[in-house]
Amino acid sequence: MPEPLDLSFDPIDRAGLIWRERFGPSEAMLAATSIMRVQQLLLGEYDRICRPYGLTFARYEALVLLSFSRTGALPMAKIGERLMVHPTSVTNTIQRLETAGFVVREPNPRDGRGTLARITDSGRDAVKKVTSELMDADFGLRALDEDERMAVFDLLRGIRLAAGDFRE
Amino acid sequence: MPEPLDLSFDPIDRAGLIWRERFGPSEAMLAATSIMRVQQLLLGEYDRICRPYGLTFARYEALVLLSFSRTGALPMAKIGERLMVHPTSVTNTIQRLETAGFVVREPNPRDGRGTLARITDSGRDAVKKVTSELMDADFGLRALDEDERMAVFDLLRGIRLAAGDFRE
DNA sequence: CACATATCAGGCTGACTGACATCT
DNA sequence: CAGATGTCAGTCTGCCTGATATGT
Repeated sequence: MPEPLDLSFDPIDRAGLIWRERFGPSEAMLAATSIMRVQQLLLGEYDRICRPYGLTFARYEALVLLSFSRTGALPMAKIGERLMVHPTSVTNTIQRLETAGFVVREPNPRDGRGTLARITDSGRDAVKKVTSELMDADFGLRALDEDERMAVFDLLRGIRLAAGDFRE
Repeated sequence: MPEPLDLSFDPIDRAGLIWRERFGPSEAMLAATSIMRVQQLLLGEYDRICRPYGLTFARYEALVLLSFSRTGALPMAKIGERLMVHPTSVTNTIQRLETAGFVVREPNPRDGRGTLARITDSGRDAVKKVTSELMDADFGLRALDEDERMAVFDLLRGIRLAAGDFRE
């Protein structure tokens, strides 16, 4: 499946081009810069879609997590764990969502130390609209067909497994 | 090549898990969250490698660009163009590299408005060491073999083409 | 003149460290 | 008591807007 490397084009690769002049094509470097660049492109598109609704993609992710939880509320620590972000980042994210009226904070009745973030109706509404737009945009992956998308997932899965993703 | 979706594991996917419970597996969503997550993992590793040398990955990229230019110096605008970052971000990056002694700024003799960033010996030394470590780390892609790395590159190339990458 | 180049001031973002009060 | 939980203060990062001085 991987064709021999085509050197006839000139990838502006965050310095990748230069790399190849110097070291010749390194498959690891090529793949790595591609991943970095595509993430940049995707995040840009996601943020562009979120912006009119007063969200960033990071905040949208938190909101999705809450909207799909059974009770609509989760402890701060759980949110950080699921989204794999630092506890203080959760505090920050939820605070901004609260300011925007998408979330309310309440004490955790089951743990006196804890705080629950609860999604509001307004928050559910925003999630619904942004989600719809993201799906319409095919998550920015219109350039790939179904098999190619699954191939990306399967290939990257190896990296994530090695890093300890997918555990529980 | 893409196997039927294996649902036996539980990917903690920045809310991706929840998505799948709700909407079933969406290939676009799976591929997209994989890309976002792997980028996060890679950048973390790159920054970890850069840190002992007083660099971030973003600054390292700028340094690589300079180190591989013919004269060791480039106009600010050119750097921004190559690295695809905002002009003010270039100013900021170069300023910090200058503070660290990896770069010096000088007026552009060919354009009175312009500034050249020139890499220093100390900068070249840092690039050399970090590059060596990145290559030793296989750019964080040890989990993939050569063919798989090229497959990633080829697959993502379609997305980048659609976004206008690879144009000169 | 319009335009390009680079900087600065200042805002926003997400991530982090360290300290802390609170509770289990 | 040790450990978990969340917040706060403060730093750093990169990205951005708008204004500005300087030059083509």
